[in-house]
Amino acid sequence: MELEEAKLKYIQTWGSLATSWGINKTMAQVHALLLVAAAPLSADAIMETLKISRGNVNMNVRALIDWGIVKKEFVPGERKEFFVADKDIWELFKQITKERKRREIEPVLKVLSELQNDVKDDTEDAKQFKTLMKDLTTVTTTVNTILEKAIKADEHWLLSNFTKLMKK
Amino acid sequence: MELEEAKLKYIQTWGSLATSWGINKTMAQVHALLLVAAAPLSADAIMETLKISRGNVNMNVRALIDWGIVKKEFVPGERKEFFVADKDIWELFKQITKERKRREIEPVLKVLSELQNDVKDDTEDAKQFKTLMKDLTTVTTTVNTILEKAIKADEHWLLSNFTKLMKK
DNA sequence: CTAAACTTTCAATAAATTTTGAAAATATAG
DNA sequence: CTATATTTTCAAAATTTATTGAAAGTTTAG
Repeated sequence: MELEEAKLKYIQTWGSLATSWGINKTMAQVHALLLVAAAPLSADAIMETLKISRGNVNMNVRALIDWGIVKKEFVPGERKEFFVADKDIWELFKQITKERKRREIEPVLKVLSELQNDVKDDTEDAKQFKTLMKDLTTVTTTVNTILEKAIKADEHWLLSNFTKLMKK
Repeated sequence: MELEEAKLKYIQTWGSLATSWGINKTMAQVHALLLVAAAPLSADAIMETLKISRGNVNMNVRALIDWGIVKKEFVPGERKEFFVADKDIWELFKQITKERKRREIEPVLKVLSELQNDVKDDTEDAKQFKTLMKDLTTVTTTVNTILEKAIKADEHWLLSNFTKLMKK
């Protein structure tokens, strides 16, 4: 297979994975493109390769910059802005995880805890409800704590520790 | 807070979490409703509580049954079908994980591995591409293996083991 | 069997999300 | 400052995804 063909296939695949995990497809594709690019790319280059509009490129590149996984790069003699992706996949994983944890898991934990405390009924049904909330909190907290640990680790914690764990 | 109010709030919260993880909101809400229901519910009861159509109830309940987290229950003297959710949150986590792993992660791993093998170029750029594919494979495989282990465990593996791990 | 109760299907419709593209804003060269 | 290049914004259009509801299918009681 040609390298360029392989790159495009990778960009497509990554885009569909993103879609099924509730991440914008174009955003994932722009990121994938920057990852496999040999050099920093301009907005025009991204537009052309992915066949998307200038506005779309701008919005998604900015989102990626907000997520901290893409950076602007200055190219001497050029007026345009160029973009590069952090090539460290671990960093990508960390950033995405961090963001999702903060925006999605933590608010849910807050609501679950409120619900557990606020229901004052003492019926059998209420007890069952509280038990369910407690169970959901346990699972969610566990996941949240694991992710937190993963994010804070300086080195490839997830890989090394889970490898150890799996050998048990 | 009233118990019924709390139940509705939980159903809403769970629905929005589902949405941002690429899971159908109504499906998550139907499941949440069945989880907090004191008794098995008929399609009519679900329609009424969630204010959704009969067709929508039918489709989502069947999807939940396919996922193995909801079951039909026969109620003596009733002609209608009633539904109950498996109250074990661990079971829910296992089933969802299993399904997503099979449908989403495994196909991606296959493509990544193909791309790594099929590119025959020997340029610097090709080498970098292969390295990227290898890195992505490593992270994805690790996640996949962890999930596999979690699914296969008979008991609350994830909770107990990760708790241990975190105390290190 | 027949009729009523209930479930399933799926084309049409609605809702949510994404994308476009042109106008406005901003930046830089001369 | 002025002209030009470049980026940003955002309302409208397109696309994708979810929902409805009525007709067709199925089951069961009598």
